[in-house]
This record gives sequence, structure tokens and C-alpha cells, in this order.
Amino acid sequence: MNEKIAVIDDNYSICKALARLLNGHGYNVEIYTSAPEFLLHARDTELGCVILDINMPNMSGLQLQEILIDRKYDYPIVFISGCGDIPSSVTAIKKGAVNFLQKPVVEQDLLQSICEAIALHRKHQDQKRDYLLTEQAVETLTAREMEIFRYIITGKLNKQIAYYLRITEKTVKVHRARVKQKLHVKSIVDLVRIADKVGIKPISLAES
Amino acid sequence: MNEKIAVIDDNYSICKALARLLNGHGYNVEIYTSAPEFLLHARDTELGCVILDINMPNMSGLQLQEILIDRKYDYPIVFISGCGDIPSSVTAIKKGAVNFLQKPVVEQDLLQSICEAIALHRKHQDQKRDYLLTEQAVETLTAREMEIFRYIITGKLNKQIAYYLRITEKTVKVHRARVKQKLHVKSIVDLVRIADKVGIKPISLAES
DNA sequence: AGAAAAATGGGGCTTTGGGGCAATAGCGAT
DNA sequence: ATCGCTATTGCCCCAAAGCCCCATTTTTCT
Repeated sequence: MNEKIAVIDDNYSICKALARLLNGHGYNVEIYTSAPEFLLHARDTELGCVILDINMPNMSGLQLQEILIDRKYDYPIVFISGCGDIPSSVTAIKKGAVNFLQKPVVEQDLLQSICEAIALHRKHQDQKRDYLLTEQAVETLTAREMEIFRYIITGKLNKQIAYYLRITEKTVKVHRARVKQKLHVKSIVDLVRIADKVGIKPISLAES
Repeated sequence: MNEKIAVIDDNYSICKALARLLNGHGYNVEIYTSAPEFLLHARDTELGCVILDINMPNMSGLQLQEILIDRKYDYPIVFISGCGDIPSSVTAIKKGAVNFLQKPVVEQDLLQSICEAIALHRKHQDQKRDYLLTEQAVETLTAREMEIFRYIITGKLNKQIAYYLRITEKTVKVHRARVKQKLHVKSIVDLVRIADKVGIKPISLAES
């Protein structure tokens, strides 16, 4: 299917040239001539990747990258620079940019980077979807159930949990059953995996 | 304590200058004027980080980085370049270099990068130590025990495992007990965590 | 206030997990 | 051939977990 790509460069003719090139390779291209303009529309669309110029008035490419990271838009970024320096490229890559190309852009390099970027994005999307689904299930747990959940993945026995929470073992069993039911699992090992996936920590000695 | 740092640069006077600077900051410095020379001694010592020049005869800094990665020497690398270009810096960082500085090196930047590098190295060392300890325990498992281990972390019941392996449930119990004993754990949740840590995969439907 | 949801508990039953003790069998090394 | 390790299994028993129906209380929401 047609992946959507945003091209952000203050030079409109460069944008158009890139758009033409990428259209020719089956991509769906959106053009923005400044970073703020892009930000206005960034949340509306689902992008496969972003081609971003470094040197722009108002807001530089690196600043925009910063903002996108802050706002958790995890679009892979391919930088292109007219007169970029090494420190810029280093920070860009350190912050996760897919590549940092210099103008004039070698067509082959750009296409290759875009390919990587889109693959990366797809991977991220898949992970995120998966993560959200389990998180959503976990959120249906009541506070008490969550508490029991955490004790379970700490390896505690029903008897021990009952003791810690000053309730009967019977009640723990009920909660335990409900936790497993709500999370759609049948065994404890799956509970542990779910907990690890969404970052639910075992109950340490300190807080018990 | 005194961290050891290797400085690799074909220009001996630069090496000496850097050594003097770093000595003054409490580091223990080793000097090499070529990448191959460094490789001869790399395995003998425990380094906190490596300061590496990009442009050197025989073997470039990037090539050396490649080799170190291949050989699993996970020393953090701080690159310094006299006339480095952007593509070099990009690949260096992508492959995990801590930083890519340009000569003349700003003292503050270098010290800062070294600090990061050493912190990173310590973290890696800690993780590695932890990993090796558990891996070592896992290696004491016999083939059969490993097999049962994998079924356990797949969430299978003793009865099911027995059926798959065409043995009695009693035998599975014996193996199961031995696995837990050898891995020094008391609950299944810890087994799952160990398996995840050393990368032991559950048994998929395909291979059963 | 009244209904719905959540937490608590009981009794009873089955299944599963775990430990001890003993025995048999195969296989490689001394 | 004998020793040691591993794998296998039987029997007995107990503890832990899961599941069924049930009831009461507390909290929460409308």
C-alpha cells in the first residue's frame, strides 16, 4: 500500500523535486515548508516517515526532532542538510534519526534510508499496537485486583498474599481468578509476560 | 578507582597530549599509535573506554570499531577526527560510538564524553556479569531438563509435558524439581524471568 | 435512595504441584 | 567390570490452586 511521507524543507523547489521523485516510487508525499507548519498537521495523519531539512528559519530540523520526541510521535526521521556540521549529525543520529544525508542528495541513498525508515516505523507500530492491547486489558483491573496481580508475579502463594493483605485465602483465590479471566490467560507464566510487557513491577520487600 | 583508557591515534604527540590531560584527571592511560597495535593488547586489559582517531594508515578508526563489535569487545568508543566527514560520524554513532569529536578537541567535551562512556561501560559490565551468572546456572541443565524447562515456560501442565514427551507425569515432576533446584528458584515466575533473561524461547506449536 | 459493582467470605470438591523413598535401566569413563 | 550420572517410574501423602454454588458487606455511581 501507499506509504505517506512528509517532506519538510524551507526551500519549496527542493520539496517539489523530492515529492516528484518519491511519487515516482509509489509514495504519497506531503510537503511542508516550515517545521511549525508541519506541527499543525502532524497529528492528523499517519506517516511512514519524515524527510527533514536541518537548516530552516523559525525552527531548525533538530528542534523539530526534539519536539516530536517529546510528543511521542515516533515517526522515523531522515535528515537532509545543505550545510550541516558533524555535531548536528551526531545529535540527530543519537536521538534516533535513521540517516543524515547531505545535499545534493544521492537518490539511491535517500530511497534506501526511506525504506529503512518505513520498515522501522512498521515495527514500532506493531509493537505499539500489541502494547496498547495488553495495557487496555490491564486497565480493566480494579485496584485490588492489581494489587493481587503484583503479588502473584512476585511469586507469592495465595496464603501469603492473604496474610499480607489481611484477608482470607478464599478472597485471594477469587481475585486471582478474576485477574486471569480479565487478562485472557490460563497460566501464571502468561501473567508474568504481561506484567513485564506493560512494566508492572513485582512487589518489593520494602513496600510489603 | 582509576579507570583505564586507551588512546589510539597515529600521531604520537597527540597521544601524549591526551595522555597528559587524562592523567591529570585521574585516568590511567594506554597509548597506541595504530589500530593493529591496539588489537594485540586489547584482550589483556580491562578498559573503561577507548579514544579513537578516525584517519589512520593501515586501519581506520571505523574499521577498528567494526572489528571490536565483531569480537564482542564492548568498550565504549569516543571518536576524534582531524578531517572527519558527516558519513563517517553517522556510521560511527549508528554503531554505538559514544561521541564523535573534531580536532582540536575541546577539553570539556572530551571529559564529558569519557564520563558517559565509562558510565555506559560500567552498566554493560554489570548486565554482563548478571547475564553470565544465570547463563552459567542454565548450562548445568541436562538436555532433558532443558526440554522440560522450555515446556514449563510455555505454560504447559506436567500432564501435558508428559504426554508430549511420552513419559509419565512423575518423571516430569522429578525433572521439574531438578530444574528449579539447579536454577536456585522456588517459583515458576522466577523460571520465566530466567528464561527471558538468557533468551530461552517457549516451545512453539510447530516444534511440538 | 437505589441499583450496580466490587470486595469479602464459606463449604466442598477436583486437579495440579511437590517431596520422599525405592527401584530399574542405559551409557560413558576408569 | 564397576562406578557415576541420567532418565525413568512406582507408591504414598500433603499442600496449593482452581472451580462450583452460595451469601454478606462495602463502595460507587446514578
